[in-house]
Amino acid sequence: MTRRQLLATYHSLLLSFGAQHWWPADSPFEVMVGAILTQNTAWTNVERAIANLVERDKLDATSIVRARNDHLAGWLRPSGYFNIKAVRLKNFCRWYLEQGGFRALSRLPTQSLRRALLSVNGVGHETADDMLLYAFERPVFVIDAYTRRLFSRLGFVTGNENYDELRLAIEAQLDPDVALYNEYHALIVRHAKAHCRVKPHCTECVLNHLCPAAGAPARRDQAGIC
DNA sequence: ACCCAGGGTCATA
DNA sequence: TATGACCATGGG
Repeated sequence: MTRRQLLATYHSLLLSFGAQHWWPADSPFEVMVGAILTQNTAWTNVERAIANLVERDKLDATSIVRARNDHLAGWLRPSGYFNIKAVRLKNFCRWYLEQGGFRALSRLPTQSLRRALLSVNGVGHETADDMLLYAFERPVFVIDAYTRRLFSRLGFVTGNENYDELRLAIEAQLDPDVALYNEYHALIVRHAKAHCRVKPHCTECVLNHLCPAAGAPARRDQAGIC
């Protein structure tokens, strides 16, 4: 995987889809809430859950910690896994307040902050990195299922790398540029949405000029990406 | 009726 | 370390 391949892919995506302006939220705290709620969940469902919190004026750590679990779960219902997410969100908010909130956490260097976030039950690698990049604006390249699949199908990696192996391999090729990482991850997600099962054809993929599998029969095992 | 979505934890081998 | 079960709503 070379710097050139990564930049060529990025520029093709940016040219095709334009800037995505992530993360869609009004505050860093809302980014973090969204990062937990969007775990294996469509973003439209997360929006409903967040709207429920806003509607009841509960989109803050103190209100969430004080809320009854069954009430919180009810507000989170549209985002799926609502019982587990109620516990996770509350865990996170309790920890967040104990740490002194956003300002206090912002003083930590990136690696320390990453370890701290990962220590919270319910916050895994991708959720932590979403928070690091989109809430704390640290140059961390977020890896999700799309990223692994895309770079694997483009022949950049084998696909067997674990989370940090893949993340570090990418970061090693790019400048630690928050704006670049922000847009790159958002564009990978945007690209995946363009290849839902309605249009599973490699012929429509905007990355075909970079794809070794271009022209091969369309894949139907998952959302089609060449 | 089926597949999937901007994952993570826990138990098991 | 590597799988598998589990969590659950909503759209295509």
